[in-house]
Amino acid sequence: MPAAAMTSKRRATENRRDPDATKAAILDAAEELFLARGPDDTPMSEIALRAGVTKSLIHHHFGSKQELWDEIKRRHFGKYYDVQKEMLASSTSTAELLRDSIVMYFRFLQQDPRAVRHLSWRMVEADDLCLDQEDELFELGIGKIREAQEAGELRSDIEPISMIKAFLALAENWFLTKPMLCERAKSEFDVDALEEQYLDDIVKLFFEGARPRD
Amino acid sequence: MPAAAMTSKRRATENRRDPDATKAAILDAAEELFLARGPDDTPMSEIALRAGVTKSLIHHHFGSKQELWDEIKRRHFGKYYDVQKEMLASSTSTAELLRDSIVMYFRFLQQDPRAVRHLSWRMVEADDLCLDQEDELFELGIGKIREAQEAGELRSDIEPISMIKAFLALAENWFLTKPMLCERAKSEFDVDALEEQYLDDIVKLFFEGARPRD
DNA sequence: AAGCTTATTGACCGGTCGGCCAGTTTGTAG
DNA sequence: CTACAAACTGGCCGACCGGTCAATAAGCTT
Repeated sequence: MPAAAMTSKRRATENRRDPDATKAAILDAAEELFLARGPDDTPMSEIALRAGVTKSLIHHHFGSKQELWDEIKRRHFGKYYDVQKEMLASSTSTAELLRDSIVMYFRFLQQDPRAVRHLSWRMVEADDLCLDQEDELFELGIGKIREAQEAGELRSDIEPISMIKAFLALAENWFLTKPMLCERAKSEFDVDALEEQYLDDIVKLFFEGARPRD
Repeated sequence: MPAAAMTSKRRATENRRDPDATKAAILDAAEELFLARGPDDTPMSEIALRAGVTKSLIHHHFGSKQELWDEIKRRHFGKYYDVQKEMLASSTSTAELLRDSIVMYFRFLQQDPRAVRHLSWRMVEADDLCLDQEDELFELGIGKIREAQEAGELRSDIEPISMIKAFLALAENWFLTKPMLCERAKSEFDVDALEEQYLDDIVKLFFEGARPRD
């Protein structure tokens, strides 16, 4: 009767058969395990156990292990994509937008460790799923920055794509290396405080640079 | 008779037994395979084959698979550590030093894809090996930046640690995501040119910021 | 040359894991 | 009610993989 046995099991009160709920339960269980320990180190049997389902059923719904993993990645990126696209499309284009984007992306990664793990695995696997959708977001962002450049709110001698890459790097890398930082901390210093300090600092850095003005 | 069979096999002309050379050959073979496909997806048998050695011999020299992987990481970081420490210790502390460091680190990752893969795996594994040595390098860097701040060459309202984290992020993230960028490029644009552009841009960004001066 | 140490090998084992299949249950359409 | 499709199960298998072990070969010491 571990507490974990309660979570994300399918079919609590509904009809005895609900393929969609079952598939979702499998995806949830697999995602958690895959992200934590990696696909290679996660047996199908364990996914089945956590989802309250048989191994065979997973193969029935998703085919192979690889297909399951791909589906997880697609599902995750889908959610991220919708939010991001809406945000980019509905906003005006100023330097403030870019500042807000940095902070928002930082907060997003901060409150969703799963997204960070997705990033990690994406890098080691050089994953090319969902590349088209990501391209679309990039193009949107580039457009916004270009407008801000033409309005004189951002320097024009820096490529928009570099700005995007840079701000993604500043946010992502913090959380990608955060587990090691925590390992290092061992109650010697406050990681959360350092995190807020870092966010403040990179915003300053990004817009005003490391050199003193005037 | 694949070409790969020629590389890094031990004992070319020397004495028939040379444990050190053998161990090095094993480490080389294992490093290449581990970095490319990940430890979990690399069978010991394949390492043995590539090193021109028996599986048993690997266990004889290194114990378990995990110990072999740890040894690879230690060896890699050792090389990196020596270079980096010397560079940090032998230089004066100005803003130019920081600029040079960014460019140097960027070039280092540029010419050593293995180092980038090490970074990738380090992140997914939240690897805490060599943490002490890394701390030492951080402390050295922080000291240098502090001197530059006191000399008025760098802003004092940004934590030195944030500057280091930021510049590492800007360089590392480019190469961590480069494989996906190449996938995306498909001869539609020149990745190398973009890379140089990006380096130029982040140096500008880091020191002068994204906002126009005056 | 004898004897000890260590590098090196090949054969083998226990266990695990992904996937398959034959069969059972359940919902649903005619 | 029947029949069919699809959800679901338990059992099984073959492949693979990490690690062990006993035996051999080579170098080193005395």
